[in-house]
Amino acid sequence: MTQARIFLVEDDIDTNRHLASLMRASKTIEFMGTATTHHNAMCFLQDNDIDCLVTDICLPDGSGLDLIKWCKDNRPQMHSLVISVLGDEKTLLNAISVGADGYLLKDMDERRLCSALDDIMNGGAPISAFMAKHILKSVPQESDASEKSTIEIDLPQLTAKETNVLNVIARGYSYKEAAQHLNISPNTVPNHIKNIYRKLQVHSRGEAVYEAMRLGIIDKAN
Amino acid sequence: MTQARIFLVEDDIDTNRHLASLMRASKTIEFMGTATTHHNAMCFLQDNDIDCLVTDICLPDGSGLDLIKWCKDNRPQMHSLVISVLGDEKTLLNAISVGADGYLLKDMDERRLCSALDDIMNGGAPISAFMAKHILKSVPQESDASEKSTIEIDLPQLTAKETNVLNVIARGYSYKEAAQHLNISPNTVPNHIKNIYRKLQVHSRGEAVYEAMRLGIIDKAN
DNA sequence: TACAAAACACCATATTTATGGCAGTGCTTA
DNA sequence: TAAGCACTGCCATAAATATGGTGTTTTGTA
Repeated sequence: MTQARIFLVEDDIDTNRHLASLMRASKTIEFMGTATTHHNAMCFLQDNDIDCLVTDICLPDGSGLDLIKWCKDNRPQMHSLVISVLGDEKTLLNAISVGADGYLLKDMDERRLCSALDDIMNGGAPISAFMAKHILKSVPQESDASEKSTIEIDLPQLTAKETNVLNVIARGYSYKEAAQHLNISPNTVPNHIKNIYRKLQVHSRGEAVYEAMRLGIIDKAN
Repeated sequence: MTQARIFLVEDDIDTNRHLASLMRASKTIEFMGTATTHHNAMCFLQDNDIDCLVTDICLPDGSGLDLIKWCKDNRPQMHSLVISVLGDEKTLLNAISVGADGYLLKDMDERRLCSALDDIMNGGAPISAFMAKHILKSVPQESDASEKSTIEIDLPQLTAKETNVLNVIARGYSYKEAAQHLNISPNTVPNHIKNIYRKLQVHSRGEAVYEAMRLGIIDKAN
């Protein structure tokens, strides 16, 4: 069997070095290179053909999930593995829903990484033990295991208006102020908020803003 | 007059290239190099002597403000200039309070950058016009201009308890639930919240969580 | 065109919040 | 020691929120 060609995307220097050295040392891996940014990773992916992308989620100029999405659309034969410090089920489900084949927390060792990559190249879906628990909790009645490996998750996908409302909420606007700012009736604002809460599965402004920032729906610089 | 030795820290690839090329082309600048991470910047700063640090605030592995703070402590003769996309006064005041000599928004051109650097090397404090307005708004009765260029700003500094409360607020806890979780009386919770709101200058949960995440008081991965 | 989704609007109400004031304890520091 | 701050506790209330319901118009798209 030939070596699996792996490309690593990780912006944390220490983690990057650690993983890169693990990969270089592995006999089953042909280490193709590394990037620390979404931009650089895209540049590489567009020009090179690899077998598996190993990427962090939080990159300085974008999301690793977007890289995976791009690969799923443009390199359907490619596999992908997410490495992340974020151990919550929402991040995990996000990763899976964009097509990630595996999700590992950053504190894994060499044996774990290699076996995970082996799993992936053979069609498996390695998940950190810690994360597996979350999956079981979060995907209860998904009984008809289809042939397709993609798990159907409805991500919280907010509409443009809902995002607008969420942003003014984050700025501390009341219903009335938000309505004025968005040029809609004060009676409509709670409507959008209801939908936002339902989609994000939260029940207060604080939680909504927290989740939204975590998920990248709203961020610091707008 | 000799050239000013400048070191650039900027994680956004495009901005980095743009500024680096401006600096390389400038006759008044001796471009010493560039880093995209806090870690790499520190490595360079520890081993090299420069005249001015030009840094972004948001770096993948830390804050550019920490770099400035380190320089103020260890290289007192050095100057520093912040470049940022964040155009709010809190970020600006944070930068100034750690000792930044100037604060420019990222959309400046060559002339602006060079004159800003000239200003700094001559003891000035260049600020984007847009930011200047914020200063005037935010530092009203600072009348006795001392010889020292450091401006005294009291950053929002939350106590441990307040941070705890803020975190549970972000998770959507009500007063009662928060009290239970923190083992205090439900009557005490609003107390902390009052203080949090005062310190962050906000008036709702949504705004509080937003500000706290922006300021790095609470973040995704805890 | 017809259906689904989004956006809009309104009403009602139990719950929660935001915010004021008042006060005791304990620790740190000038 | 006195001042200051963190933390605690309690009371009160106007305001805002969270959440249910019902219904119309607009918009995108199968």
